[in-house]
Amino acid sequence: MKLPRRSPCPVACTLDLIGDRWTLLIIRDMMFLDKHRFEEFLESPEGISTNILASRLKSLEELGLVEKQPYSNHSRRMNYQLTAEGKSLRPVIKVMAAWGLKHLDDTKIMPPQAETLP
Amino acid sequence: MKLPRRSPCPVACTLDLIGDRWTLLIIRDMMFLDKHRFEEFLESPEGISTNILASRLKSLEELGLVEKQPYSNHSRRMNYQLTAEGKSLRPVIKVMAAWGLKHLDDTKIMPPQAETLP
DNA sequence: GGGATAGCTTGTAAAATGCAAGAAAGCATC
DNA sequence: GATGCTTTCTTGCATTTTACAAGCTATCCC
Repeated sequence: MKLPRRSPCPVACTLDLIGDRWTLLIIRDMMFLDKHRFEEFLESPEGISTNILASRLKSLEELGLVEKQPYSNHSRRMNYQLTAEGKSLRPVIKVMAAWGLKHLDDTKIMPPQAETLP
Repeated sequence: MKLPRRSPCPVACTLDLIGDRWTLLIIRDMMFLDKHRFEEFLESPEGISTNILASRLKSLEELGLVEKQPYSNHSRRMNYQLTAEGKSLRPVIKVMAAWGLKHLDDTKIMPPQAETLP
């Protein structure tokens, strides 16, 4: 996908890719919470809706930050993985997490979800 | 201003503040391009519109990231400055700039605007 | 005083988002 | 092999946000 570019500024161009409230959360889920399926992303506490999730996954794929493969042969179940390009966003997410932890009240790193207890 | 919080995740909360295509560009202008007035922000090549700029400046002030003062006494001219809190976003912008420079074609750091040549 | 300038505000159309429902393909079970 | 369940989307629609253009008001400068 070719986005019309607002300027040559690397900050502006990066924001054109990840400058919204959802995209980095999906990447966070893949990178730090080991989530790789549509349903798993839906379960995150922020509550992304299905149409937004589908459209973001599609964009991320088109941008080459994520790739999807069927879970097994002929399965509808998809496995979303970060590409090397996607993984390179790790420092961006980390610095945002660090900023939030330091400057926003009552934020905390969330551990990977345990199974719901009975 | 009290935002309803989507989750305690510091990444999500940070995105609630700066997760859009414009807010960080205004901060970039103040932080790296030494811009401090409404009109100066409008001149940036990304072309923010006046209503978005006004609403973002207001939010940033309410969040305590920016403060404005009249240029001189009884002047309508305003001077927008980053607070310490606002300045603390420097590493966030720097890491995004670094990522963009490395991974996006044809991006470059823009030098502070020279006066338009005659 | 009168025009230019700076900082907004308003109006309106277009786009993005949130929410709910449902479709389709694979799979399991009966 | 029909039935229902799971997973990944898609669609429709109301609400919100954005873009673009125009206008308003207070100061500045002569």
